[in-house]
Amino acid sequence: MSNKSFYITTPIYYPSAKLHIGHAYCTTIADAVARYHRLAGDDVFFLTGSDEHGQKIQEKAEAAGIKPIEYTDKIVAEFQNLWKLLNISNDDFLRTTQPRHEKVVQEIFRRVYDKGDIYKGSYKGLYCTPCESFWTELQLDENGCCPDCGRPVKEVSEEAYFFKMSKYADRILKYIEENPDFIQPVSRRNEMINFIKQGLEDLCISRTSFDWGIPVPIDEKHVIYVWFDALTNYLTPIGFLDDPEKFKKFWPADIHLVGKEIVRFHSIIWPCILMALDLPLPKQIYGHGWLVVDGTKMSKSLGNVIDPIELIEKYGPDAIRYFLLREINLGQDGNFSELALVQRINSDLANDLGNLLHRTLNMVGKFQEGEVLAAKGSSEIDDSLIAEAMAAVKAFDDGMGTMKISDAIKAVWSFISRANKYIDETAPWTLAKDPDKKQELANVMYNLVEAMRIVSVLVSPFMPVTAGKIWQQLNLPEDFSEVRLDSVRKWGNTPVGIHIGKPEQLFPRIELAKEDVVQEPKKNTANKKNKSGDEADKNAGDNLITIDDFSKIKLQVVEITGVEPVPKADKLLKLTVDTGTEKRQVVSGIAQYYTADQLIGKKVILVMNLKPAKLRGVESQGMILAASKDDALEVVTVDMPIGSIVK
RNA sequence: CGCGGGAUGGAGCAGUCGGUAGCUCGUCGGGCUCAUAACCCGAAGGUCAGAGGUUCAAGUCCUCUUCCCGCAACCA
Repeated sequence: MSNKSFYITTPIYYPSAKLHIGHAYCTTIADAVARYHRLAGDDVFFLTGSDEHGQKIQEKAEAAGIKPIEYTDKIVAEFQNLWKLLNISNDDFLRTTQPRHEKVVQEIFRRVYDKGDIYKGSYKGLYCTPCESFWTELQLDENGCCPDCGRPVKEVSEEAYFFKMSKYADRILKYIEENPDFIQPVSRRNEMINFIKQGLEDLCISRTSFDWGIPVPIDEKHVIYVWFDALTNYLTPIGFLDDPEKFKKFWPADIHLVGKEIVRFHSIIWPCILMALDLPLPKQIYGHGWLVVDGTKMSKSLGNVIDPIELIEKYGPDAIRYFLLREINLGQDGNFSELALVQRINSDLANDLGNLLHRTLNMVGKFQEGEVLAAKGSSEIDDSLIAEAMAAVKAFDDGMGTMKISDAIKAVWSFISRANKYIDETAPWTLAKDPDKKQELANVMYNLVEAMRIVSVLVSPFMPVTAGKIWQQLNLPEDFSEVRLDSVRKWGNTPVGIHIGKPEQLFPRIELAKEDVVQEPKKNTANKKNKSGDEADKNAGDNLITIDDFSKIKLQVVEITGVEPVPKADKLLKLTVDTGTEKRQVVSGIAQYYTADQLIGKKVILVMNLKPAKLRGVESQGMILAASKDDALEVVTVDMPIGSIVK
């Protein structure tokens, strides 16, 4: 019997730097989907890897004084380490530098060449080295620089091989139009259609300007440029050259999961190459969105690039996976914030799931000496719990099958919520006091354990470690790795008579340290209402404070003696102030209004007894007063001796 | 007219084929005591950015306007 096959890929990441949370996001999605399909009983092949050639790597390696392969070895090892920490279940890891891949690339080049779809020409173009992109004059920005990165381009003319992509423009356009699911989400699909309608040019597929790449088989001076090298990675591990049976099984791929910026390559260039090879096209290209951090884009200059390894060390892989899969809507950009992460851990994982398991096990232990007794008969409440379990399995199935991962998770959690409510409705602690209600109690306990068994299975694509822990604490006999989704499509597969394991907290609540709560950004509300002054007056009546309230605030004149910028923050300044008796450090959001020189020596008013807070990691011991209106701001200065009390 | 994304209760978001505006968190009130200050119930809070149009009916479709965000290489 041969099962349904399912082939999913992530992009192969470029090892010019460490991976950040965005890469982890993409790979986690693919992993959850792969795990789901395995759970459903499909034969799954899940591929990720690294794209190691190119000028940028060559330059980086040279700068580091090592060979390119030594350079990528090191970084790729870090990739693999990250995937291990995140429990990524990829079936293979392809490096484009592997001999098996070089053979494939050269063979593909040869086949397309023999077909007459590759010709030698010369490329005169404007090239942006960091982007590895050629541009036409029209495409450049107003300064004549790279439209992607804004840096200068240089004119390059070199002999190069070209792939006749233009030949396939009509076919790919037709294909996209006839297969609405081919590119997801739809917004990306529309973009692609527009792009093709502007016409496709032939694609330059070789380089002579660097040599870190796979040689063109018919011309050793040339090295194969990214497209034929990188995109073809999807063919290598599934036996394109060496295992026709395997290849037949897994090609075409079910999903190429990619970031939104490379949807174009995957939905236009890649299909054209496949057409030239007379191979079927992948079933779906899914372009996921990007993560922004606390509302702003990740960027080195802002210093907010998030290292997934640090997060995993701090919160564990499952919590990170859960957050990424649950909080962010696939296909759209999503916001990552550590505060939101902690809140999700506390509410969803600790309070709802963890506590449900804990109270369930605790009651089985307390009321029935840890034994799961047979359920006999069922009440209306029981039936409703069971119905919801079955509904959750179905919704989970539907969601995962259509890449609506967040919806699938929500379905599981609404069942978890139902189970918590079930405990409340049945009040087992009351049943336990009444010897006549023993059977009723046994029913409730059985149903709860069964509910947890189902939850364990449903949660496994998202949180494999946690799922295993739940299974283990329930002490279910079956080997968890053998469990399939079918075992959960019917209520009542928990064997009677098992003795539950030791209850342990799945996710301890995380108490927020005060400095972590710093607080959420900033939406520009200033311009919404210009009559804010009126409103303030109007509201004043409702918010009157007493003189006692006011006297709690200690205000004092201090002198600014030092000013430093706060790293990674463009609005903050770190001020050192002299209060007359001590020096204090105050962080103030006035960097856009004052320079250091303007501030030093100024006597300002400081709120002395404000609870210290960390802003951008820098402790602030107080707050200086400033007046602001619209875009203007001025600190309040006085001409009184340092230490004067303001009231 | 550079490209693209967006604007929905305090926050973060969902909203399919137009048909009673939803979810999570937070807040307030109540309940329960098996449990991780948890869990359960209830309530308050929105003229869906604005204007116009199509329609029996618009958050949803059309036109225009305003504002925000990314296109700064860590690019998935």
